[in-house]
Amino acid sequence: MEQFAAVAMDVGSAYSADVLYHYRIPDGTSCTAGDMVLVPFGKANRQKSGFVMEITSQKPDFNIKDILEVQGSVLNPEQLSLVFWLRENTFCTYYDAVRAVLPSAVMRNRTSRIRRKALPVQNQEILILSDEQQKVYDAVAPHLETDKPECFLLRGVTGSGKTSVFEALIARTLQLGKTAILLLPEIGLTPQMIQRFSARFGDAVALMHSRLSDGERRQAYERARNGSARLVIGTRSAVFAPLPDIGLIIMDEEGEQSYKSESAPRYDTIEVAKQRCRYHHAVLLPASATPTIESYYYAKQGIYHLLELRQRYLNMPLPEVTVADMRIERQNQNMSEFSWALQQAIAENLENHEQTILLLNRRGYHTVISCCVCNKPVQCQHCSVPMTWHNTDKLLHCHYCGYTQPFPETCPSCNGKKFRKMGFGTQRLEDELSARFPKARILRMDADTTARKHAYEENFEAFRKGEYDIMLGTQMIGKGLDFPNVTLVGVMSVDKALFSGDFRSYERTFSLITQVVGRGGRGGTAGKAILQTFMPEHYVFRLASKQDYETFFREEIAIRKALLYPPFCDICIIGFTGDRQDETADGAQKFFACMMQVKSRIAEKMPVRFLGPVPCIYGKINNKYRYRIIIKCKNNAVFRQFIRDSLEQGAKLKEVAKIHVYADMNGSVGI
DNA sequence: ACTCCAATCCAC
DNA sequence: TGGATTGGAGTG
Repeated sequence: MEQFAAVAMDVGSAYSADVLYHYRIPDGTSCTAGDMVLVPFGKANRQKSGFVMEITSQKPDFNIKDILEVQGSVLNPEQLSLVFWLRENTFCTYYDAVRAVLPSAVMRNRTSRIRRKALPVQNQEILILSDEQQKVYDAVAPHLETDKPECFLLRGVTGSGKTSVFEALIARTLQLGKTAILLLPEIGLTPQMIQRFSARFGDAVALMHSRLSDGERRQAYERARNGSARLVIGTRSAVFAPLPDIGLIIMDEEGEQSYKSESAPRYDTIEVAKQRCRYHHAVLLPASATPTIESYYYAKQGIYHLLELRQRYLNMPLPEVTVADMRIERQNQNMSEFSWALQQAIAENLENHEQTILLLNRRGYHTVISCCVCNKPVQCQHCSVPMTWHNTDKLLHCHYCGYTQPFPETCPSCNGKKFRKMGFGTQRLEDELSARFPKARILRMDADTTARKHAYEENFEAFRKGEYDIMLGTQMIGKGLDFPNVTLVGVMSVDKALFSGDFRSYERTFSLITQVVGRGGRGGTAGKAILQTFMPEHYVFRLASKQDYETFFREEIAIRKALLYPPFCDICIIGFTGDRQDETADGAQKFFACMMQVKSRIAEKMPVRFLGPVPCIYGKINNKYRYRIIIKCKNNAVFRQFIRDSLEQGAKLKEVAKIHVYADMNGSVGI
């Protein structure tokens, strides 16, 4: 019987062309789903590689070409099902999905030798769990042996020793002959955790993250596939590690933005992890001190099992948080960025030779430069974003596209010659600190000081060893190492973060404050924290200062319900980008009209609310104009089909062909 | 997205 | 009249 292969080909982002292409399998050739094949494609029959998604014996009713060559089996059955799942759920093309599942080196079909650094395996001096940790372990461990997928949400206060629970559960998983994945938001920030697991599990560990070279990536992939690595530790993309027989997937700091992919395929790591756990009947364990509102809601609904760690390691209390009302500081003629309380506390800490952490979530020196005549801020030439003055290289930087320029002589809009330098970034904080405390040894940690490879690890380690008195930095200082000698944490002001335009900005701010406050008081001394704000009555600050996640959840879930946000609906963004503003606006409008037509043809009632198309908050980034439609919806099969049909139909319009269109489910709604 | 192909434009 | 450019269609 004649057999045909349905092949996924690279068609860029042309949704209307993203179908499976059928080819005849020549007699005597063996070809199965998951094979990479060489085929003639297009009118010119150019030779291209594609991926066989299905084999069928039904002859398709068009002229059919033959497969030229079978280049080997590259996708296993689970990976094949993940490709279909990704395409349906993240509105990507088949090829985008294959790219996510396979490392680029495999797609190029290059073979490499596996060289492996031998890692020392620690003797198993038994890991001792606290009563509380043991309870969590006991709740999860039996499910590692059952055939039912389960999700346990672990809410553990900062410093409660989640890592020990992870270690014990992973050890048990491996003991049962299964494999495990440990996902982290950013690999460079957690060297201690990597070290600890590498020491414990030695050769069984493979690391997967974006800073690997092609060769390293290929090697880690191969080791996961062939069973020589049984524990994969890595960032977002490691959720696709081709391990057989997965028993456990852990997601540390669930809810971190880095878990959501912002380019095709636009997947949410926890959703992929759930899908893999369903396939393997495995246990999923998302963990955080401040779970996302959605996760905690599911746990309360009984969809996830809720587990908690309330005690800190050695019963150390959390730092006592005091709120410094910056409005009162201003009334009392303190115009600086430092409240009296914080100044005093820093001075005291320096005297006692104890360490201080200061959070300021803006890099650079001055964050806004505006014209004294027309008041317009100096914007990036390529983005509609104000530029930030950096004192380190005396240049204005765009934090979105990286463009730099010298300080302007005259205002681009009105030729004014005087500028106001406003805003307070990490570089300026560093300057002002050394002016106030000349003897203090200060470490600044932000994207500018940690660009170099291993810079995080080295700097954190130096601070830990006591080579600095004060560490200041952006949100990256909230994660990272344990610092036993930190007794003071100052949050400079994160007020602006509340108004990013994203409905998740409150929970993210709450989480950031919780993380950084949790950095304090881990050693022998109880710590304190000072939270500076101009709106102390705001519930985010009020409750973050009490470290009261439960009440925060109740306030937040009420708002989500009243204003209709997740988990009470889903939010799908249709994004448009183009080289010209008029074309982008017009294309978005035409697309929307097409969407309405597609919708009117759908028989089922869909609960949907549309907003837009409207320009994005930053209307231009990297010379691309940006528009979007925000859709509140229910993410089900009918809605997803509606989106896919719209993308397919819309792509055929000539006005839409000029621009780029994408759909993103439950991603960021900000900027 | 990419490539092909036909229609159109334009210098000579 | 041909060579270059542009718009539209098709990819099995």
